[in-house]
Amino acid sequence: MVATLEESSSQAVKAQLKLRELILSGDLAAGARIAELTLVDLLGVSRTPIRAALIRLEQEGLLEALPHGGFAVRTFSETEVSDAIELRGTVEGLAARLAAERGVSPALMQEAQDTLDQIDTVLANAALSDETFSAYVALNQQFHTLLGAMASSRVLVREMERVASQPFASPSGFVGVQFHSPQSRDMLIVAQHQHREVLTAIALR
Amino acid sequence: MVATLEESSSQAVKAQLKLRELILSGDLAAGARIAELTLVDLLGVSRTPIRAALIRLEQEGLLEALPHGGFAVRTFSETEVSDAIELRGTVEGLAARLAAERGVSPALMQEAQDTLDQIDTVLANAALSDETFSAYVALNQQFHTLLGAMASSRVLVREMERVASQPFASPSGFVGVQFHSPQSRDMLIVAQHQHREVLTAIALR
DNA sequence: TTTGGCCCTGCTGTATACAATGCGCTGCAA
DNA sequence: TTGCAGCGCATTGTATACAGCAGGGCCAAA
Repeated sequence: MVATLEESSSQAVKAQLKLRELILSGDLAAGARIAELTLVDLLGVSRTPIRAALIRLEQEGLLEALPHGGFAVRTFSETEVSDAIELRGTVEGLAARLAAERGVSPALMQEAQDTLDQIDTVLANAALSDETFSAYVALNQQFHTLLGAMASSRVLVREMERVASQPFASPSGFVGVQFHSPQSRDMLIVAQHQHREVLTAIALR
Repeated sequence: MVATLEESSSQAVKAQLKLRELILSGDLAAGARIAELTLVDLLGVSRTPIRAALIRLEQEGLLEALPHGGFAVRTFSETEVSDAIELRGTVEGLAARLAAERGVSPALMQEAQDTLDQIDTVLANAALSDETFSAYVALNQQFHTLLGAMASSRVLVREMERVASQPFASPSGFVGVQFHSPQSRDMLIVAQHQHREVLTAIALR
């Protein structure tokens, strides 16, 4: 895994990270109710930080609160996934517009360009292996972070993080979407194309 | 007050509602750190549901987590407020587009039209009193809810709620913006104009 | 055999006790 | 007078104990 789980952090944050990992990796079945005591055994911390993590993940949209208490792993219909992708694109677009209006330092622009170049390299592969896909995810996230920095807006950064955390980018594929399939690669290429356009638009203001 | 604080609900939800009220009304100074024990006295519940409420409000964006523990009422610079407004408009725009693409039942369209008509009536007053402003806020919220319903997208509804909960619509005015001033009324009229355009666009698809 | 009711178990929500950490204050010394 | 060191307080983070409720299973009666 990428993040090697900071030792110094609080139990609640550790629990949140581990839980998110469990959800996104599919180790927790989608739609299944989550018993807190199970997580006590799984994560080795008491219920209190676990509850904090559950609440945060519910607000993030990875879990949903059940009517009579407790949480379940949220399931996503295809239209919901599609909506989330549209939403991400839209928020990104706003960030780009703000960045364009406010101007971006050349260093930041260069960094973004480099990131996109690296993504191009990754996507040059015909088939996406697990490693290349992971690399793509990391680079993509980096680009989004840069976009937030370019917009220089805490509000937008927050929102982009939230929107991007919706689990449609999960390699395990929640709703039957095969992320290793050629179609998904095409989708990524389209997204990359849009990124290029966004960046040039920012450069031209 | 509008919501008369359901007796039946959980302590955590009650605490969240009361806390939000305290923040938005300005009873808790912006930027001030919030001690949990203070809230125990204020709200009459133990720390556990209070902590849950604090976490949720932090995710909502009304509070910010302090580096070494605890929370503070979040402050907003003018650009942040402006960004939040832009963001809300953008997300609304996406909802409108989705609604247009997917089609909207005539009943829903009519309801939205009625809501906008009522807002027009409210804004017809030259100066905005507290009551008319409250009425505007309520109607505006109703319109947004309808917009979410028209988009028929849980994802968008969630996001619109989140974005709208950012405290730039607070009557008490956080960052020196005078919401009773003629300028703010002009802003509202502009927003209303955009709402009209959005709705006709949906009607025309 | 089926159905109704009761009990029991497991879970969440809440409260509280305990631990650890950061901050401020006070007092002493240079 | 000023700077530093040490300590005490306050506050958060964590663990655990307790209560209430919902759901399921089992037994008995029709």
